[in-house]
Amino acid sequence: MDEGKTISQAVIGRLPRYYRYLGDLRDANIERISSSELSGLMKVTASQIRQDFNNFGGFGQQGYGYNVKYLYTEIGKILGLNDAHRLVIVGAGNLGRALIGYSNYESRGFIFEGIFDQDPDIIGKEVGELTVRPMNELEDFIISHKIDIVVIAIPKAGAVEVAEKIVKCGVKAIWNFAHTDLNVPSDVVVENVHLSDSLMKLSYMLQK
Amino acid sequence: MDEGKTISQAVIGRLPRYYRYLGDLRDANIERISSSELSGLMKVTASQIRQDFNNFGGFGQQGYGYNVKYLYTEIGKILGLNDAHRLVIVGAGNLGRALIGYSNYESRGFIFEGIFDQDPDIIGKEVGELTVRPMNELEDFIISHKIDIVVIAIPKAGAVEVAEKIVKCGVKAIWNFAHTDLNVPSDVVVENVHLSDSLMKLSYMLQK
DNA sequence: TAGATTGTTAATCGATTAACAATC
DNA sequence: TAGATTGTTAATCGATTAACAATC
Repeated sequence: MDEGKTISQAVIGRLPRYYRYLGDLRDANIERISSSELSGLMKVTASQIRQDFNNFGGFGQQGYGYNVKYLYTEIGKILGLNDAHRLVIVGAGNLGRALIGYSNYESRGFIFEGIFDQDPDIIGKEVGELTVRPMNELEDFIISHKIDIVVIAIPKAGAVEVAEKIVKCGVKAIWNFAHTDLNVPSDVVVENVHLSDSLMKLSYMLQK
Repeated sequence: MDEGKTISQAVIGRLPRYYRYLGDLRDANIERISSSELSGLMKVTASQIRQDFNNFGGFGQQGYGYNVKYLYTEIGKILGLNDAHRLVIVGAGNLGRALIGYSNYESRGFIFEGIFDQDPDIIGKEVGELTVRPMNELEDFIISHKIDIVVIAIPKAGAVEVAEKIVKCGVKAIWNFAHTDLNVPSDVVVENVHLSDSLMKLSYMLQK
């Protein structure tokens, strides 16, 4: 897999959903599944499923279908879930705290190493197993703890500045919850979660 | 506008981003903008901008461009932000609380009317200006308060059941944060925010 | 071997970009 | 009027779907 040809964003966007369904099937002790069965489950065409998987090589077997456990593992590898990722959260407000507690990220190799805030009233408080640190320690911490991914969970105003800072520390991935787009070098990837955009989309769809 | 022809999901997905940029321009007291200036700002083609806007009718003027304030207002209308929406949140965990506090939804016509949880230790507690209510009051509350939008912020396990319940109460829009897809009738719209999917996408992009 | 289902090529569909006439 | 820029049509590009030969 991955011999240089780029995979389209459309395909990448569908991978986590495949991963989720395959995980459920595995948990239900289902051993094999055909593209057309999966098609029925996920409401996408069987053709698309086969095309998507074939971007990464052949995971199936003619006449049999796909082995659930194997396919699940392979998609996990493609998504990079086998490598551990070390994260810090910038912003210990409600959202930052929610993200720490959220789901079992750890089990999939996402390890939250630290959480930072600028509010003196919050610094020093416990959040889950972490203690909120002051912002001026952020850069040293990122470097010394080999942080992979920075989660930006602060308001719009400070977000751009923080992004610039952390990029200078060598961070190559940002999970951005601030209501603004970040301008970063082309070798840095940003995944935006613009909640207000999402809610507006819902509002649009509702009125039809 | 909106004379029956359907607008593609791709276009709808871009509207909130236009709205965000136009809001910023308006706040900066910029009166007019051309598609090519906006193109430079947003890093999309001027052609796409003009095509997108023209799905809803002509908002611009040849030789002049677009009036920022007018365009902002019109996109707001298209997104349905002029109508007030009444929401409840199901799940008063970290995420539910984060959403209540998050940003100034109210100013854009999203009014959080109630928050519900099944945990007896949480029921009765204050969250912002709301008091956490028990789940068995959810259905009556939705009907009596004419709730538009239900936010599902509980774990996967209960989410499908809650979705079924609220659909029976006539709710037509769900903002779903649970790690699962909801199966709802075709007249109900669901906007999914699958945070773990988003993080996996970031993980994929990071390893390239 | 026969049946099933993939992997993959070809056809279709839709979305994006380019071009330019209309017009402010 | 001349210059600028939209609205819109046409061309291109990419993604999805259909079809089927390969093969387990």
